Amino acid sequence: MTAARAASARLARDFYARSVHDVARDLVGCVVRHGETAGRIVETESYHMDEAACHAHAGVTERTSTLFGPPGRAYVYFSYGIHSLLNAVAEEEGVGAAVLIRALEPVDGIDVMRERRRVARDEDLCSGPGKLTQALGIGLSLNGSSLLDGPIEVLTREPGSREPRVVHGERIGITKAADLPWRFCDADSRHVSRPWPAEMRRAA
DNA sequence: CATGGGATTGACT
DNA sequence: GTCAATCCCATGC
Repeated sequence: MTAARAASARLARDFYARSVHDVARDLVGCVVRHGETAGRIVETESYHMDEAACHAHAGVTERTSTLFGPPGRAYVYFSYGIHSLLNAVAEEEGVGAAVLIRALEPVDGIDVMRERRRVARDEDLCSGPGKLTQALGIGLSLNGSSLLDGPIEVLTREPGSREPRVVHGERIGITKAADLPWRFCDADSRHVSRPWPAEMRRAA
């Protein structure tokens, strides 16, 4: 992109080497870029090895080794035989924890996203964890790649852009530990996946 | 080696 | 509201 919008910089290792819940909350408003496509994060969920819904709960296996690796890497895994889900590994090496990126607001490469997703409305391009990986062209081959200097970039909130109003709610689509309030949403974005947290439904 | 579950989506009643 | 698609990986025999 030639547009000189990017005064923002990549998030560094220290950003990820913290409590996974803080990382999840602070990622809302940041930007994910892959190639010519990019989107602003409006929804995340945190997962920690200490609770049953996290893949790392089972311990270190070939599948989960990325989760226990150094912070700032991408954990990409395949779900329901159809979708790739993108996570950012957090906390210190040896702790299995990651933030699931659940929804984006399209910023760059919207035409490419429409082509990949075969839908017209902007709100349908990235409003779900499986949708956004398809829109950005992120697949399993990127599992374990670095977010600090790899093909997937995670950038700080653009200077001057509004501070997101973050609300939290219960996580979605899981059967274990579903009551933990570890879902973080930008309350003012219409690109959050449904169902919306109660606080947002009331405001709308 | 066989089996079953899953952090989803889209289509359908 | 319900349900199937479809495949990687963990588990168990």
